[in-house]
Amino acid sequence: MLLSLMANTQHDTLSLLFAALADPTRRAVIDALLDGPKPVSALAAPHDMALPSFLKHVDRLEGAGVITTRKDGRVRLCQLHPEALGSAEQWLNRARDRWAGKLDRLAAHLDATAQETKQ
Amino acid sequence: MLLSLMANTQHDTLSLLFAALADPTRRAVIDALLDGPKPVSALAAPHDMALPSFLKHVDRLEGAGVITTRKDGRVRLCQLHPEALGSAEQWLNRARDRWAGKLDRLAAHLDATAQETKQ
DNA sequence: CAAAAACTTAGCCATATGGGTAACTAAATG
DNA sequence: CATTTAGTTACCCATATGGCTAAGTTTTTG
Repeated sequence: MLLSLMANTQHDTLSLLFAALADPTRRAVIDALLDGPKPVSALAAPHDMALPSFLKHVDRLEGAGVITTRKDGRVRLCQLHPEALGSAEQWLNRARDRWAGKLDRLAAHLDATAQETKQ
Repeated sequence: MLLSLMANTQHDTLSLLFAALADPTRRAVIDALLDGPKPVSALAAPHDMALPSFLKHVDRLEGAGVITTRKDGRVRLCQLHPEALGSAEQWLNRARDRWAGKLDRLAAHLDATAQETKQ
């Protein structure tokens, strides 16, 4: 362990996805793309920020698989891929289910205990 | 704009929440807490990592409102608050709904166009 | 073909993040 | 009461992140 082979910065898909969502600018971009594909400049317009800075956000969204981009002449068109959000939803749903299950088991247990107490 | 008043590191709730979820260790902690409250050390055990490092993750989860902690003697008990995950779910659901709506409108449009073509 | 438009590349900067050690405090325990 | 146990505090370190400017490149356009 003398050398840390640590190339560690959340490279798994879910982490990339949640990280992509953890920024208002990027969420706004996703929001904007829900209406359909748009060029980078159109997306950037509302975001008082230099283009290169904005581009990094686009790259992150692309890196997380949330969008793809293709070049059409000098314009780079961004297209949303909402399916990519699915793994985040799934993770949250599974958590919710497990929690509900826990509460159910708790209720069942309390029920059973109440029964025993009666007898 | 000479001075950047930029105290900017995603301080909004949603960003804090998504950021909290963007790390495997923290997601594992949430997972572990779905069974019920646990002390820090119990949570840390599976995570080959020094305690102080692990504590930072706990702090982040607490900062995002995902868990609360209380001290019981020398032990710090961590408790999950799954409701806190709701805003993330809501954001994703709203995105999904808007996307579905878009597809519906597209279908309607194609339908209408087909009708016109027939006449 | 000159100029504008739409990125791109390259580099800089401050702060945040994820990890670590060392040393300390406070509560249980033998 | 001496020792463990369970955190906690106070740093340090490398890399990532989010922003910037300056200087390209490649298409359009006038």
